[in-house]
Amino acid sequence: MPEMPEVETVRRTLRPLVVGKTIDHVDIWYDKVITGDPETFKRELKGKTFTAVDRYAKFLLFRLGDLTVVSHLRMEGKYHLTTWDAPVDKHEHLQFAFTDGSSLRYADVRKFGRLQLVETGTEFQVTGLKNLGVEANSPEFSLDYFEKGLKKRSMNIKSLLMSQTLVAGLGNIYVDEVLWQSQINPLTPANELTKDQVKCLHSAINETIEEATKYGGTTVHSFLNAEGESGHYQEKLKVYGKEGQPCPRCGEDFVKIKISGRGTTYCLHCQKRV
DNA sequence: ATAATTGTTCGGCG
DNA sequence: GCGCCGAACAATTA
Repeated sequence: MPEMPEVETVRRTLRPLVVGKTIDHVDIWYDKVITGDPETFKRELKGKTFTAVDRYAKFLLFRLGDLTVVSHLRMEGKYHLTTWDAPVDKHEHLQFAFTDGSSLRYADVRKFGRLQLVETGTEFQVTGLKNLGVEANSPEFSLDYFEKGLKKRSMNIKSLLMSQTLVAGLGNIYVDEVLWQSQINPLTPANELTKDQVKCLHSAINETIEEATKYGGTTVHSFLNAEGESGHYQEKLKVYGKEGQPCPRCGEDFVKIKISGRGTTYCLHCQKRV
């Protein structure tokens, strides 16, 4: 699923495809893909030019001068460039039709992703961005910030990292990876982690996000960047999707359990509660 | 055919 | 009002 390294990969591949292009009109084939009024979305964006593509955590921020389109891919959202008149696939829900005849399309098999139009500068007031923690692998994500935040929470560490409220950007894949790397049991209450564990987890988070971004993200189900290419970090995964296979550290078979309704793979031997 | 999957939002409980 | 949990969303795959 697109987590921060995947969304950053999308941002990088998307930028050269859209910056400088002017919208002739917007077509929306599935109204619910827009948070807010679809007609307003179409009307306001007509004639606007893409000036930049930014990102915060897993949110893409398309800049069009005074306007910003906040886009979240959720599980399966994808962007690709085509032409206005290309046949519309049943999973394509929207297109920005450019004045040069090309078109940026949004496709989403699960229909969970959303786009929202806001005034530039107000994007951090929208639901989702408003209550986000600091970004993983950013200067704000200091060891001190992380340590203090963890102390205040009794939630298990897996669910807390998934919640985005303390540190934003990780999803199910990278949470399982960083907990394995730092040998932490996913059910450990956040405030019971030792100082050493916190330090180890902090480094694991930053290193994993950085490395996965370098590899163009992880393609396990269907992730593709805006150029239609897969990521390569799946070759580096140690735990995610490996239930029943031996742990590379101790050789014991990985187990899979559910935590807050989410599949969680870990090693019973290496990731014991302390 | 039924369950599992999965990121985020929302409603409800203490 | 906050922390926390579970259901809901949608469509496909096992």
